[in-house]
Amino acid sequence: MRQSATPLIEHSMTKPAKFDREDIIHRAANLYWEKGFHATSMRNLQEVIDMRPGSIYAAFGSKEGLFKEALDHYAQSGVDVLDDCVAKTDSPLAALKLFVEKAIAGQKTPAPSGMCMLVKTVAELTEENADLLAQAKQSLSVVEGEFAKLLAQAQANGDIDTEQTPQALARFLQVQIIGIRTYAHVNSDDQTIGQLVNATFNNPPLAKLK
Amino acid sequence: MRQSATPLIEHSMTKPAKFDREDIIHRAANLYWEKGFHATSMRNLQEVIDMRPGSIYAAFGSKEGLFKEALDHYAQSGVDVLDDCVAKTDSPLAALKLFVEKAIAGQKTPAPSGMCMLVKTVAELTEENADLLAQAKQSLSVVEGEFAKLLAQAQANGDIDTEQTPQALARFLQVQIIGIRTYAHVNSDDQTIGQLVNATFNNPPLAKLK
DNA sequence: ACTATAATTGAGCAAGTGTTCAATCAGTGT
DNA sequence: ACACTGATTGAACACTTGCTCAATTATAGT
Repeated sequence: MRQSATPLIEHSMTKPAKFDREDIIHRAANLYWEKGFHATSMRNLQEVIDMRPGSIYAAFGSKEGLFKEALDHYAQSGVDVLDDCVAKTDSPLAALKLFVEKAIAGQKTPAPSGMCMLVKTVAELTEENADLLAQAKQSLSVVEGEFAKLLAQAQANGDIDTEQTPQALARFLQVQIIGIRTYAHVNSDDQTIGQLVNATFNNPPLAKLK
Repeated sequence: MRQSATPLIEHSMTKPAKFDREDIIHRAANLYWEKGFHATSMRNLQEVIDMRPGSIYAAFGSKEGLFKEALDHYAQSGVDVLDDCVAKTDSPLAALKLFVEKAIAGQKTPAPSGMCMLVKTVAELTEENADLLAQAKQSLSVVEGEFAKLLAQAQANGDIDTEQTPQALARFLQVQIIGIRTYAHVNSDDQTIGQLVNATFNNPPLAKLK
C-alpha cells in the first residue's frame, strides 16, 4: 500500500511508483493555490495530476495530506526564490527589494494567484483545519525569519537604521508584502503598485541611509 | 412567493414576513465572515438564522444572493463605524487612527474573524463567482474613497504632507490595514500590532506635521 | 516461466451539497 | 365567519463530496 517518494531498495523490489512525486505536488499546489482548499475538489485534483483516487490516497492519505505537502512545497520554493535574489544582488537590501518586486510581478501571467498561497490559506482556513492553518502560519514565520537575517546584515552594513530590531523590521516588511499583494487584487495598476513598493523601501524604517 | 424587506400595503394584506430581515442578514454575514463562502453550507446558515430552506430561497434566491446581501451589510456597517469615528474625534486624522485601532482590536473577542470580510472574500473567490468578487472589490473601493475624503481634509487642515494625493494616501492606508489585520492572524501579540499601527501613523506619508 | 509484492485502477459508497415544491399555516379584508 | 393570499415548512431531489477496496497490472528476484 505504501508508496515511497524515492523508491527504496528492499528485500525484493516490485513495481516502483511511476509518477514524479515532486511534479505531482507542484501541480496540486498550483491548483490549491488558485482555487483555495475548500473550492478544490478531489476530482479537480485527479484531473490536473492525472492520478486515480486510489493512488492519490495511497500516496498522500487525504485531501488535507496532499494540501500539507503542497504548502510545504510552496513555502520551500519561496525560500528558494529569496536565496536566488540574494545570489543575484550585491546587498541584502537589494535582495529583499528584488524579492518583493518578483512576488508582486508574479501576480501577472504565470502564477495561479496574485496572492501568497500561505496568506490565502491563513485567510481561508479556521480551527476546523487547525493543523494546516498552523503549518501555514509557521511557514510565514520561517520566511519572516529569513527576512530578519537579511535585515540584520543590512544593519551591519550600515545600509539601514538600527533603531528597530531586525525582527521588527521583518514584521514590517511582511505587513507591506501581504498588504500590497492583496491590494493588487483590487487595483492592479502597475504604476500604483510600483508606488507602494517604492514607499516601502524609501521611507523609514527601511529607507536606505546615504 | 416574493418577500418584501418592509412589508408593503397592497390590495389585500396577508401574513407579513415574521422575521427581521436586517437581523437575519446580520447573522448570516457573521457566519459567512467566520467560515468563508465555500465552507459555509446552507445547512449551517439554516441553523444560525433559524429559517427553513424554502423561506431562505424565497427571500434571497440563492446562497450567492444571501452572500451578496451579507457583503452589502458588512460594507455598510464598516462605513457606519468610520462615520462614528469621525463623530467621536476632532480631526480627520484622529478619526482614521481610531478606525484602524477599532478594526484591529475587533480581532479579539466579538468579531467572527480578525480579518476584514471584504478582504477574505477577495482572497477566497475566483472568477467562478465573478459577481460576488466584483462586489467585494467595489466595496473596498468605496471605503478607500471615504479614506481619501478624510485625508483630503487632513491635508487642508495642514495636518499631513500634501506631496501625495489623497487617493494615493488612501491606497497606502488600505495596504497598511489589510497587511496588519492579516498579519495579526499569524502574530497577534498586542504590543507588536500596536507598533505596526504606530508605524503607519508616525512615519511619512501619514506622519502628523507639527 | 513463475512467484511475490506493491503500485494502480475505477466502480461505488455514505454523507453532504444547493435547491425545489406541494402542502400547510396564519394574518387581512370582507 | 370566511375566503384569499402570501409566508413558511420540510421531505425529497439530483448532484457532488471525500474516500475505500477488491481486482488488476506491472515489475524484480528466483
